[in-house]
Amino acid sequence: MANEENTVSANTIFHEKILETITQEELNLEEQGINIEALTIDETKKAKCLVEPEDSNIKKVTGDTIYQTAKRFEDLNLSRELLMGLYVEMNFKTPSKIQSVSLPMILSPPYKDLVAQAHNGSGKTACFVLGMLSRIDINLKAPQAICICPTRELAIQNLEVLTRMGKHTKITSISAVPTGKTGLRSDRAPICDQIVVGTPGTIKKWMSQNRFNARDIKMLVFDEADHMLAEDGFKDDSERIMNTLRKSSAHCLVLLFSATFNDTVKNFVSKMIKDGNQMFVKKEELSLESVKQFKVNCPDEAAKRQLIDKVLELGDRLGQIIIFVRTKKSAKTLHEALDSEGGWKCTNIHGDFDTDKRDEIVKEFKDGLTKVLIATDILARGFDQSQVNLVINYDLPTQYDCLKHNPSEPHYEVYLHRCGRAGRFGRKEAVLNLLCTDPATGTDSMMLMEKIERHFGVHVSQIPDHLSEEDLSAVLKEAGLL
DNA sequence: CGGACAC
Repeated sequence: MANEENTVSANTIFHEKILETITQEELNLEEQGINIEALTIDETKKAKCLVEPEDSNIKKVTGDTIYQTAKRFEDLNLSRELLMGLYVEMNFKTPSKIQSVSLPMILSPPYKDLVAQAHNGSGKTACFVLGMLSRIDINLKAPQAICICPTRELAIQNLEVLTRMGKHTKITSISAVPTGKTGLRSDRAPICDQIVVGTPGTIKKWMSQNRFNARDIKMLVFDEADHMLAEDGFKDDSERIMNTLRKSSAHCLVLLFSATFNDTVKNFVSKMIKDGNQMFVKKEELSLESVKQFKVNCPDEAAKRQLIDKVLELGDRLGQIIIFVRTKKSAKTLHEALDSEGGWKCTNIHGDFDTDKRDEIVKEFKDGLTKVLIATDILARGFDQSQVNLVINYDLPTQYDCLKHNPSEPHYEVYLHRCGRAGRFGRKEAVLNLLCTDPATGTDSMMLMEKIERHFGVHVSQIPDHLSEEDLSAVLKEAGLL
């Protein structure tokens, strides 16, 4: 046990050394808005989570593998077709921080499991997409890599990235997401596509139907891995899939990616990934300092809606907006309230819509046909639309533990992920938190806000008057949005 | 609560 943990730590330390050798100039990431310093190993967390207290000799352990970081994509021994995809289709120039460090670990032997944490919008998707694409045996017409995502929307988005990046290769891929076409029992044909990107339910179904041979899978990727392995997330499904694949495939790598790993999940992960590479972001560096956040007190729900109307009145110069709500019901009612009066095209999305409708709403928003999208946490994670520069938390995200809603405890990870929907790749962004103390709901959002501020160590400035247009435009100007 | 399927 102790030895296994030593191995993990050794690898961790090695990466830290590698991190030290990279300079911001070398990677030229400043223009991409990426903070090099922020991606480092958290010593305190490591000691707490990965190393037993009595293991004082961890730092002397030398690992067996040194990975070179990739300053250019050419350093990665990628095929010409993949480089074309990166440069021509994706318009990539140099690897981002997470890419330069994690890609060599994914692409060069000895292949090891990987846990990688990096900020929202810092290029995680490209890491595992490139990882999957580059490990495919083109002559084997069968699934060889699987990527599991928490939502249908994210799976589709990831598959789109994969398709673009792999455009010049002959690699085939397929999405494993619910289609809505129920009862079509006939469709049990074997899956011959080489990469599968999907959601847990459908992938589980395909496996139980033996639609593909698990023996050929050599890479299993979990996007938003902390949620996929969380008790109140998809833990059971994920574990079942992982165990099945590891049992039938001798060398199935497991890759975990997310912007967040709370202590509970991190602990679980380090038990699960015994001999793997790990990269974590310092807790204090995973901050929201770069995100302009504001809070405004509203006496009631009607006042919240009025405020949103005011924001929308500020006009063309705002980009697209996502408004997060806690329940499906409030997504619907808020949409109805805004739609009737607002001049901007506004839609709402949640998991009760049928799949075609969901696809349509996402497409309209990504095409810029709709300005405002009201969403549940279905879009809290991963959703990538660069035109979004304002996130409004109509409700603050709250914890749900022991199968019970806990309205007094904020959900910090979800808050961070929601914020990450705006300001993609370092663009200007603002987050507007609508607070109201409504005794009827039993949720004191002001208290939730305070806890969030304390947790992330940030001060969220208060907008004095929720109905003052001057106040609103002032803060949006401050955030660089107007 | 929210997310995913099953049936």
